[in-house]
Amino acid sequence: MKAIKTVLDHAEKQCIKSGTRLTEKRRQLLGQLLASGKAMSAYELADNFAKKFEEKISPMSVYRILDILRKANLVHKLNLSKKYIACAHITCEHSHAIPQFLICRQCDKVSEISIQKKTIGEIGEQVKLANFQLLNPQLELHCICNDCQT
Amino acid sequence: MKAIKTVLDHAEKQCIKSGTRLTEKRRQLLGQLLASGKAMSAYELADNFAKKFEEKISPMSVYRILDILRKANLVHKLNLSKKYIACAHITCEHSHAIPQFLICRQCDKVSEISIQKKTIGEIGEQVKLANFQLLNPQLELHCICNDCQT
DNA sequence: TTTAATTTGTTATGTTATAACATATCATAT
DNA sequence: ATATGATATGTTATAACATAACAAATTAAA
Repeated sequence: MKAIKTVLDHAEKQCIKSGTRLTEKRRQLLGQLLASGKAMSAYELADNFAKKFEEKISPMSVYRILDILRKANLVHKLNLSKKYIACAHITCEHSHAIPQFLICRQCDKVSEISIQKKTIGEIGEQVKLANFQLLNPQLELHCICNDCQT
Repeated sequence: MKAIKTVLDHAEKQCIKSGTRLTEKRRQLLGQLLASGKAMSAYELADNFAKKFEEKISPMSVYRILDILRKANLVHKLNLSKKYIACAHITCEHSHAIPQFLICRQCDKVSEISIQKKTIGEIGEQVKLANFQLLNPQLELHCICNDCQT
């Protein structure tokens, strides 16, 4: 795992690319997510922020910052668990496919995988047959991770 | 589409099978979902109940009844949109594959599709590679339906 | 018909998320 | 250096979704 500072420096560049800045608060919040290594809810982030940085942040601000970070592709939202997780590919230079998440129901560990374009295409075909149009092909799959399989 | 009464009679049998009863309130609620033909939130159901049956029902009761109906396999919960929909196969006698849902973000229309085994297999492969085990392969995909595509 | 189990009512509270407006900070053109 | 406009954050309120805990009513069964 790369040093968080390195990742944050990359993140800063990505912010600028997407027309915004990585302010101190945003850097702290993203750093917190990276350090945790797991998905966290906005309210968890707000609570922990106080403990970690000896400064308060409101859930409202957390939501706003998360929005910014998501637009800059630094954070993903997991819609099923309603939690947020740092993108696994911040330091990569190339662009990525739509992320797919495996979420362990036991320990909340999340693994970001990429599914072949072909597979996505096959799903899209079925959707088309049903007269629908896919909006967001981000899949979230409920799993058990190997560590939790007794 | 079958008459709602027929479906409800089937539903009653299924309730008994799963060790409970289809009480008046439960029958009304399921009937309401069937009549609407779409996914509805618990609070929408509670609001409409009053208008439809000239009798109030609290959201709390709606949640309880939805739980019962889900355990009897008469209702599915759509986790992404946090809405509930009557099972499309209540009157079928045989068991069914895991349902896959297409949800229109505009009008909340829901279409139940089946995805090719091959496709599911491809997803499963990637999951295995990540050292996870798939728990519930129910996919929920956010779409726009043809009617809502201007 | 008394008892036990199930169902429903009621109130309170927890969790996730957004709206609306105020204040503070930063970037830059004068 | 400073006034201006844009961006960022603070603050308060409230909406939408969901569950906990206990009381009252109804139903099933002894």
